Amino acid sequence: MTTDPFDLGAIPEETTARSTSAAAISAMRAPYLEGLNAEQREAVEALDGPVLVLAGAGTGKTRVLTTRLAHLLATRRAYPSQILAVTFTNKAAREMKERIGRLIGGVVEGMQWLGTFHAIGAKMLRRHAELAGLRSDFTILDADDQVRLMKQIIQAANIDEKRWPARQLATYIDGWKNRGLTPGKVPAGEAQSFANGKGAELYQAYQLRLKVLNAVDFGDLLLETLRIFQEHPEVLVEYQDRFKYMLVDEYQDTNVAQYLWLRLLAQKNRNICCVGDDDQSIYGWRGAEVDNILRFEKDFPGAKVVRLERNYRSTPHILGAASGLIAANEARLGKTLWTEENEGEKVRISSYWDGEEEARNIAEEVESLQRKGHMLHEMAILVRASFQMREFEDRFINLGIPYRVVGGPRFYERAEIRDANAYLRLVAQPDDNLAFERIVNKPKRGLGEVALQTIHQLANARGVSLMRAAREIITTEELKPAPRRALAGFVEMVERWRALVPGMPHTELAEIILDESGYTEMWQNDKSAEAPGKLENLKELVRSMEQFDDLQGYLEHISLVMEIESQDTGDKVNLMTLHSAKGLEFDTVFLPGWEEGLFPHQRSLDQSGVAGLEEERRLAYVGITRARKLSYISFAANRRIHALWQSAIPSRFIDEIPKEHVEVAESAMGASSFQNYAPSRFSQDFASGSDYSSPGWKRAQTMTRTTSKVRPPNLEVSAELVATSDPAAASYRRGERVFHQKFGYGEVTAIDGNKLTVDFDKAGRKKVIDSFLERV
DNA sequence: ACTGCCCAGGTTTTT
DNA sequence: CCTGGGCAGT
Repeated sequence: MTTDPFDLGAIPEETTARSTSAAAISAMRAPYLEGLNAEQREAVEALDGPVLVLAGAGTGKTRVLTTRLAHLLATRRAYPSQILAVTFTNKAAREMKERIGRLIGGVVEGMQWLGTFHAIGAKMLRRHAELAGLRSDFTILDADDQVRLMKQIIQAANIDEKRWPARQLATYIDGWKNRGLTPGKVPAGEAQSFANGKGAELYQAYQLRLKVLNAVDFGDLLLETLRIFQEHPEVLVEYQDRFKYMLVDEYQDTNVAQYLWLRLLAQKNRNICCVGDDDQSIYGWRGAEVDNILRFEKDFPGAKVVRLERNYRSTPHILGAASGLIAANEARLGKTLWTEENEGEKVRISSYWDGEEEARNIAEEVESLQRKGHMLHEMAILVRASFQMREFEDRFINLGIPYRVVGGPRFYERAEIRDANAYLRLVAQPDDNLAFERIVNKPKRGLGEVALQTIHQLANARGVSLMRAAREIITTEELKPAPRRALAGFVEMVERWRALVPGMPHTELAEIILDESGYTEMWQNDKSAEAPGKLENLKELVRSMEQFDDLQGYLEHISLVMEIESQDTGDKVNLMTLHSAKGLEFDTVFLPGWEEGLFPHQRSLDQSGVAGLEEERRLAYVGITRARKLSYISFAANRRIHALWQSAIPSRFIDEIPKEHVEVAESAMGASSFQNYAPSRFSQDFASGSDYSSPGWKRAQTMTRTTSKVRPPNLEVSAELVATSDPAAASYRRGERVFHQKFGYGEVTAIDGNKLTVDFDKAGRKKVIDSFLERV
């Protein structure tokens, strides 16, 4: 091989042509190809050009994906470092890594570009941070930081936060970012919808704040990278050349920003393989565009489409029920799942008087199955909304059935973990203002509103971080003695810990920090019921840090990974939402709460109409297809939602399941009158083949055409913001008369850089900072 | 600066 | 019903 593999300028065709025969040869004796069915094999071997693999539920998607990667590597089409493989979740990325490792050994190590969209975006953004007006050590904010920041922005703009909650602004901004919209690109109508037209303005202000804080949120990891690609063609070309092959998992879940990102990267080599299932797109409300997968062939003319329809998971009845249901959707590419399994049991449908009866019966069925030898961990209860879980938990606790809640509150999102992380962040990165704010007074140190306000004031005036401002302020008398001492103690502590970083294992340091800061003690003294659990979580946190080399590595990890490995492996019934069940499978699946209003959820219908209904239906499809052998659907005539009782009729989805795959268990259910739904306007649009007129497509088009003309990121603006006060301009002379907010009028008697000694008429001699003074 | 009270709002949540 | 957040009182 004469071509330098790392010469990114190498002509792709050359490499391709040369390795074709090698590919054919190794394919013949490649052990990893054995056992694939014809379609799977086709999907694995179609290496060149755009490929869309439509992988139905349980058709061996992950296997195809990993085998394809192995095949690329084994046939030497590309070096590990030349393959871009993106997933949505860390779990999927991890799993892919493991499985490739098992197939072809250590090469995985070289796959630096296998990861989640966000992890890869972060990696790229760190390499080119300056092009986005950031330093490469920028911090990644999580949802909580994001909202806190927006709250500040809203307050600063003098907008009533009661009427316009930060949470809602966050939803808007996330939505815009998902669609690849920078502040200037927000459609006027939508910008109008928040705070009487201040939406885009606040978005802009938020972005400026982020730049000043040297921070990004999740959306920026993609959006900023995308913008760099669009505004700096040389950077884009570098990556286009580097990535000889691209692989995308769960393509149906990509949003517009991700779609544009992928399309730009794939433009040159066109070796992109997207794997997904339009019928399992359930994250539309998070910005996923089913359209992306539906129009793949239009985007990549000449694309090869492979359908994986042979299902290895479920029985024919379960597949029949699921297929019949999903057939009611108009906006789909269409697949017919089949299996060679034995017929098996029909889907059992039961009706109950109320939610409690439903829970009781399901719990009894769980016990009965267990007596017949079924394992608890092979059973799952999948609910639409998490409030439904309570009834089941109550029941299980009552009967002593071990259960596990999957999903739920994330480890890193818990307050105590976020507090602990804020301490660690502040030690690693003293300029992290959000971390500083979070913990200066936690545990209570007597640093309240006033103290914080003063620190803020100086920080803003100087354009420095809160930590720096605090360090300066304690050498003066700006604060009253008590808070001043408290702040001095705090600053000193953080600096002491910081000095320990190089010489001490980071887990040990973490323990010291939690201990010396008084944080652990705070919870020990807390008498509430949650306190012991919180302390336990803190211990778990320190334990989980062991798997990282150092503090830096740990912090980078947690900013991108919101989960923690749970080693909860006992034989327990699984309880989770339908959303978190995607990608999982169980022998037995219980699907309670199939009532109009709950499932399909009323809000989904209200908000998104037919598109919402179709997404709910896909959710139902995901639910049914989780089951290998047994599937139970049920609904209750009465349900207590919040305080009041509501009666409900069976979900229309129940009627949509073909009768031949169903067995009605309890009585009173044939009465459902939900039979026919007129085809919607939306569906007709789609059926008429006007794919290009879909909103997503139009949006995408305007995006690509116009963003290149966008003015560069707000570098100048943020620079201005940082330098609002020019210290030189404020230099005072001895004897000068000055005014201080707190101390009143006085005369300068001594000058030490920024620090002045002033004889105040009323307050006496004080040491203060120049930025708190005004000339008289 | 902390504690208690009142009021609103409650679908899903990969990073 | 139940939780979380904002505000008023000591």
